Amino acid sequence: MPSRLTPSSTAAAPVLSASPALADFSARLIAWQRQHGRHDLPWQNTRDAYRIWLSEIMLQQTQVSTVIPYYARFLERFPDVAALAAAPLDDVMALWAGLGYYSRARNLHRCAQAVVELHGGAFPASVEALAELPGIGRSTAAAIASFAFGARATILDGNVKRVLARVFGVEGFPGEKRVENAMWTLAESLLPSNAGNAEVSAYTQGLMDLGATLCMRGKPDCERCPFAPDCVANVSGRQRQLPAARPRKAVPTRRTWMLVLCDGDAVMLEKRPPSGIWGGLWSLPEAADEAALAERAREFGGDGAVSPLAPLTHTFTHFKLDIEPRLAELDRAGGGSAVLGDAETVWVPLRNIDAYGVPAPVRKLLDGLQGSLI
DNA sequence: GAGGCGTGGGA
DNA sequence: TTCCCAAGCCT
Repeated sequence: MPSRLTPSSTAAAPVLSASPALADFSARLIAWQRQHGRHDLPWQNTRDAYRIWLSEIMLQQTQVSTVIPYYARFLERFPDVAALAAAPLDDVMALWAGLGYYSRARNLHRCAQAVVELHGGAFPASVEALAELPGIGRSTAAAIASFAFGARATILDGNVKRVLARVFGVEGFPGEKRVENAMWTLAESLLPSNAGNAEVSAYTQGLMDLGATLCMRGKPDCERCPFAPDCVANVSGRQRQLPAARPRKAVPTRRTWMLVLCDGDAVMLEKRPPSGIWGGLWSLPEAADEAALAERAREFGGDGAVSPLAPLTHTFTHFKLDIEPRLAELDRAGGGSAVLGDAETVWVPLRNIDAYGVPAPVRKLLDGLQGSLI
């Protein structure tokens, strides 16, 4: 239990400005978690590695309240890893639609198949083996290993980074490699020694609970925190400065034209490439400008008329997207539904959009269409 | 190893 | 409105 940690690099500025003597960090955290932590989340109170894994993947960069309904739908549809592995990827994408970061869904499916084919349908118990699986990194592997198998391994997610930065006064932006490495080392050093399964689970859950329910970014509830007397941020009044904020950068704006090609109450969707934004989802055909979109409409069998719909904007983490939707009708007299090019397309009645994995803003657009147009 | 990758909600 | 980013991983 280092009461004083220093960064490995001698040239770099010190990561820690101070360090409280917290030899009993884990004991205090476990005691706090048992009395004040969360115990009734849908993925708690189980040792089923499948359920724990599913929740951890969904919770990556995603808040608890957002995950809960998705988690319930997934479990109902795919009660075990074999069911998920056997399902078509398209079905997985459809259930994931709206949750974001769609590479998680593709990796989820690949991971289920790897567990079935490489591990006989049972998740491996070690952090190292877990981290070999698609979509499972160092932190998620530790979460699964500790919750499902009682492994003594530390997580390092946004909650933990915030807690460590404040309690131990870790300087620097945690997204920076040097800072993150120091936090991994610190987190490892804080693990409870000689802990049983229950203690390990309570410790890991306690890290998350403390960050999520007390040590929040905006208004940390320091008065209820078990580490308040020793917390560098609390003692020095620097809760707002720790952890250091991400360096600012301007987000670019992109513009795209989307084709709403209708045949009665059905609309044409096009499958997006497996990687990149909205990878693997079904979306509206796009073009870089108005003329190019009109050309695509003709290729798909449109009757030549293209009318504007209300534009919308969608903000991603790293850019803003202005969407210009254009409505066109299929030319039935002209032989219609010919689809040129090699893109995979499908005609879907608006009421059946749910069966396809559609990006959130496109889904919103089509929902509005169903109410106003037909 | 720096940047790509969604969405919704809070301040 | 605008900014920030939440139970991170992959390339």
